[in-house]
Amino acid sequence: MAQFWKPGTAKPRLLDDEEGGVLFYTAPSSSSSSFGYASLESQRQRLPVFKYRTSILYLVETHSTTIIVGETGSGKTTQIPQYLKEAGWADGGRIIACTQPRRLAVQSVAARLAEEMGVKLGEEVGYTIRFEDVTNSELTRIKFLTDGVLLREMMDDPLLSKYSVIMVDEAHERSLSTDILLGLLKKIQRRRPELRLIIASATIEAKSMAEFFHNRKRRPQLEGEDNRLQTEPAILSVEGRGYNVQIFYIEEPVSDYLQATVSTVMSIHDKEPMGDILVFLTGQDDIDTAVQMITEQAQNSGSKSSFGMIVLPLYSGLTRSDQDLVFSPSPRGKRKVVISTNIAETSLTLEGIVYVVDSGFSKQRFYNPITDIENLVVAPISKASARQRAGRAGRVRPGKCYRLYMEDYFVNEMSSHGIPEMQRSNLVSTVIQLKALGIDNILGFDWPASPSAEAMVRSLEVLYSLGVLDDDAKLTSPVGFQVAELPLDPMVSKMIIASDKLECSEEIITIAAILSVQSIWISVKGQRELDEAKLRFAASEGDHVTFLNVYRGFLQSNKSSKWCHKNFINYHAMKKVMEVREQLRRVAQRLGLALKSCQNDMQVLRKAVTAGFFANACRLEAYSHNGTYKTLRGSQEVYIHPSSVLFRVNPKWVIYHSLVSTDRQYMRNVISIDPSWLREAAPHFYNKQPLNPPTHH
DNA sequence: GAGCACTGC
Repeated sequence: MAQFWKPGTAKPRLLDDEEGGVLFYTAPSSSSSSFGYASLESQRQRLPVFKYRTSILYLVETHSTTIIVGETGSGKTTQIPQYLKEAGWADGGRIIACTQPRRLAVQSVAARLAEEMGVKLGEEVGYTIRFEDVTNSELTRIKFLTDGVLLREMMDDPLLSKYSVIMVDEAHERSLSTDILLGLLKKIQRRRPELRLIIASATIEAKSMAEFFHNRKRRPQLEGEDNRLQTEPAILSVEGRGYNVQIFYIEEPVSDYLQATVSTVMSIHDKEPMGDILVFLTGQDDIDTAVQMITEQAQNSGSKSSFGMIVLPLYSGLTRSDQDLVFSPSPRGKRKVVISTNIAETSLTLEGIVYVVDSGFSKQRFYNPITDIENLVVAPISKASARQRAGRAGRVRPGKCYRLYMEDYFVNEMSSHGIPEMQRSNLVSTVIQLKALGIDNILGFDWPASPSAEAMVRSLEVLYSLGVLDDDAKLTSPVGFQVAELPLDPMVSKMIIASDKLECSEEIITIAAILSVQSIWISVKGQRELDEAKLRFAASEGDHVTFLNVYRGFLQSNKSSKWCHKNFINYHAMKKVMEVREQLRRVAQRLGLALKSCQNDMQVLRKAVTAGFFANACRLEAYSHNGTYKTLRGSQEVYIHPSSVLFRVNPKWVIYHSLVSTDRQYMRNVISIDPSWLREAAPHFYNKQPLNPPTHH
């Protein structure tokens, strides 16, 4: 067991939380040494987290779980793993893990720490993300990884036995995989009392997290066990190093927040000193409009400002080179204005922002378990998000944040935290992951935030209909276990497994890989060219076969980026497709699937799609002249999306890959089928429903 | 003839 406690040193002071239940600790008044020169060591000591070093090590030593609340810039992510290692937690071949929600964060923080420690990345300090394992099983002592990768590791090592401490960073984001991980780690703790958890979060949601980890059901004490170990979580708060940000609220509610955004930006530009502006809007449409409006106003009305403006959009759908524009320093004498989605709230950090304009809205996903449909809706953000957005203005010097809502609204009506993703999502992937880890009682699982019973039951139904779960809700063999092994949505995994018998796995794996990337098409403003380009690959069977044609063309071009450009295809997306495809082939081989090609037999391929997606089957309404379809399952009214190659073709029977909801429900990525395949693929699902073709006059 | 917040395995 690691020991850091030295007799004669001051013990951290304990403070009882007045509300009871949770203990807070304060750092001993720091005997701050003089920082004369900026050696690496003194730079480390200047980080806010440094004065808590002793407290952190004490808490980790004596508590199963330590919750650390710290703003960005406190240095917790790079420093705490080092403190732990210095205190001996990586001795005896053990590993200190630190998880992040995003790949980029894993890579950059690991690289920074390796540099700071003067070691080669991939040796003492390493990282693992999908497609990239930069660790050494002999040498790596501190390992950064995405929480998704750690979940996958549990399938081989359910108790995560090689780790001595696991630090879950950015826990306040409450992403799906973070919440699953937290639930599982709590379970592991009961089997492995020596495991230490650190939950790092930027907001003060710490209490509910502490409540979650407070294990009141004490096991009987084992002989020789460290009885100083407290199962009650400790909370430690570490201040950040951001600058002060002055907040301004609007005095009257705005009716047109796009217009309000534009005039706020213009007024900042006219009245405030140099410094870049970051604007948060909800989506591509609003952002493109706002960029245009601001650019026009700056030119026409003639800005009073003595310097110019450069206005740039930022959202994930942009090409790499358009995104890079945002990161290049503003041209001399120009103010940069970045109009962004939520991507700038967590995923990307812009330097040099002094002013933030916050619309108060973002697009959020919601799931309706009754209809089994996920919707993207513009919704008000939480206080936590509003604070995070404001904080983006205080990274280089004191800044200002203009909120396009009233103070009273912020104080009294805004919810303090957003709804965790767990409660806004379809749960099929979550449930199958837990099943694969041997957790049978899904409905009784102890979550940081429980999803609704309806959502759980619906996911069990879907998995049952896919043949992944049996009557006792246990994973079937081999299909259930195979589906769980594949890192994909279970319906896509089922499609791949069905392709084995149909002897078209090579093609189906290609299609699965393409469906798993955002879009292989380049989005262009005037879309006529894109539509024409699509026609070169269009297949009468539908979008899935069209994708296959694109892939074959890409291979024939020798994976040329020029070819992609000429055909309005996103080269980076195609490279990702190749990576995913290779990973899927490896897993499929391990599962014993034969990788066979059906060449040009598109019928077996459509049957394989049906085997995974039969629940998404739709029939064209009889007498329909406007392309109205009804889903077979829920009789929902749906339409083929105009981006589909089957738009206006309107085959009688189709299967869709996903729905997007606007004023109508649109089916994206559609393939035509023969209704007799449905009963073949899922007799239990369709045996009671009439599958007569629609009657046309 | 319409539109895709953002991650992740």
